[in-house]
Amino acid sequence: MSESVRQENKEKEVLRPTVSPAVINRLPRYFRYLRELIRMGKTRVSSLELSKMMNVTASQIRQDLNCFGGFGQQGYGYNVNYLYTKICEILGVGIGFRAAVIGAGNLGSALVRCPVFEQRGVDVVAMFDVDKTVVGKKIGNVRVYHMNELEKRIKSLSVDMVIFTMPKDCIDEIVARLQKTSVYGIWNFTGTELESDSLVVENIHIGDSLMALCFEVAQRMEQEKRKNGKDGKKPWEK
Amino acid sequence: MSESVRQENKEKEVLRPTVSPAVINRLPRYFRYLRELIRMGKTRVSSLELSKMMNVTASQIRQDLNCFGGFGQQGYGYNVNYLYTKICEILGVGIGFRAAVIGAGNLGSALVRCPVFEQRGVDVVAMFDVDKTVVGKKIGNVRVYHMNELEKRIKSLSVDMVIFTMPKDCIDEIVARLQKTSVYGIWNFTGTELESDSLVVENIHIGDSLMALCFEVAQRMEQEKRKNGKDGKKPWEK
DNA sequence: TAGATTGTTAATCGATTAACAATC
DNA sequence: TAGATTGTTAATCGATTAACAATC
Repeated sequence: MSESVRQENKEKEVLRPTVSPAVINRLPRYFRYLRELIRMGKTRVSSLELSKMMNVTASQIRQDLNCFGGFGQQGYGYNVNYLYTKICEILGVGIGFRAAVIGAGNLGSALVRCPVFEQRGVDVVAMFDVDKTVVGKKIGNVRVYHMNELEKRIKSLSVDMVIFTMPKDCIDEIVARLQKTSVYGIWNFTGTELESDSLVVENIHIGDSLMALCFEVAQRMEQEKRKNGKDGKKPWEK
Repeated sequence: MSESVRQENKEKEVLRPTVSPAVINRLPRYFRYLRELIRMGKTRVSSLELSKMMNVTASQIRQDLNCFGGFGQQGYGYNVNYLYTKICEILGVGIGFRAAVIGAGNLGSALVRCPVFEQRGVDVVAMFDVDKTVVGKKIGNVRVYHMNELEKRIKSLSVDMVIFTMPKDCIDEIVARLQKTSVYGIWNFTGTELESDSLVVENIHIGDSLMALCFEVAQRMEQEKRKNGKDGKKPWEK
């Protein structure tokens, strides 16, 4: 039973206050790959095996997982189901988070139909907009309410997090209103860098990702051009 | 004229082979904030001013920009328009990249209507699918072609990059086909970690971002719970 | 027990920040 | 010229990797 005692001690560390952002951003990847292992019927995995699947070092995997406690066993590795359960706990998958989309335009409407919420254990329970042509309607399975019902509906529907897809200029006002509600987090698609002391914010910058790709593509094109120069020599070799 | 000579020398460094990923990912942010400055009618900005706008250190800004050459002037700062032009050059905004969306399902259809492409200087010139009910139609302004025309249309339309929104199981086959074309880059929305030696890949993992938010929200909830415990003491103070 | 593989410490690497000489 | 602010080097910080003792 010394193992279970050790594991209990370790699990208290789930409460530890500080986990580095780099580790946090990798947690969902572990979630995905563990689900894949389960689908494959694997019951056991070593950090080395997993590292090859995920294209990272085994050291990093052990280091990352140990931020949250000792989930493995020397000489054996990790039990896939147990580890998956722990990762789900850490990520709050079992909590049944409830989300609302603010803004029922193109982006909001596309997002709300997106399988990502179901896949990751989040329920979208409401949408909000000011446009009277959509208020009262359903998009996907989700009812659209008028923005002036925001606080009321957040309360009655127990909303934990909101998704920002409305125009930029409403951000400040809406954040101020949310601070007085039960909402803890914002998933921000408005294309701004939003920061808040009272609320957790995750900013999505899809355009920045596209541009990073453009940069790399432009570089490759340059390289190619140089390689195919008349004498086949790179400029700095001339 | 010593300034222009210096600047010419520096600008050769745009060809330098290695820029760290951290810097690359920040370039689009400079692009955004410079556009904002132009919109505001500012003609001049110091690294300190910009650092306050962007919520980063002035040191980092100077360091980042210097990877590509000396765009500023001691005692003056940076000329907004000049810097913007340079950043656009680096990111290939002027190149007029041409993109095609592979997969005309929900995600592909939503993406193609998305203003992000126009905003960042990318033209979407084609979509591809195997579903005969969409082939031949237009989504947004973009014609959908059958997948068996992939190579042919990529060639005739001079496609530089593709956007993956089709199901995961087609990835390998399509990557193999793309390697024989003019396509340099893949913007990958399939939810997998795609890597390729021959093609530049930018993976988008929207679900991972949502889960990172969930983690932080779960942590906040825990904190709250502890704070509101009967005796107001945190567990480790008991 | 011997072999395997973790948990964890120490070493390395890279990225960020601070400092300041160069110079506009 | 004096003041301002860059470009750049050096110092710090944090994250990754290597190594190995602990232990299943």
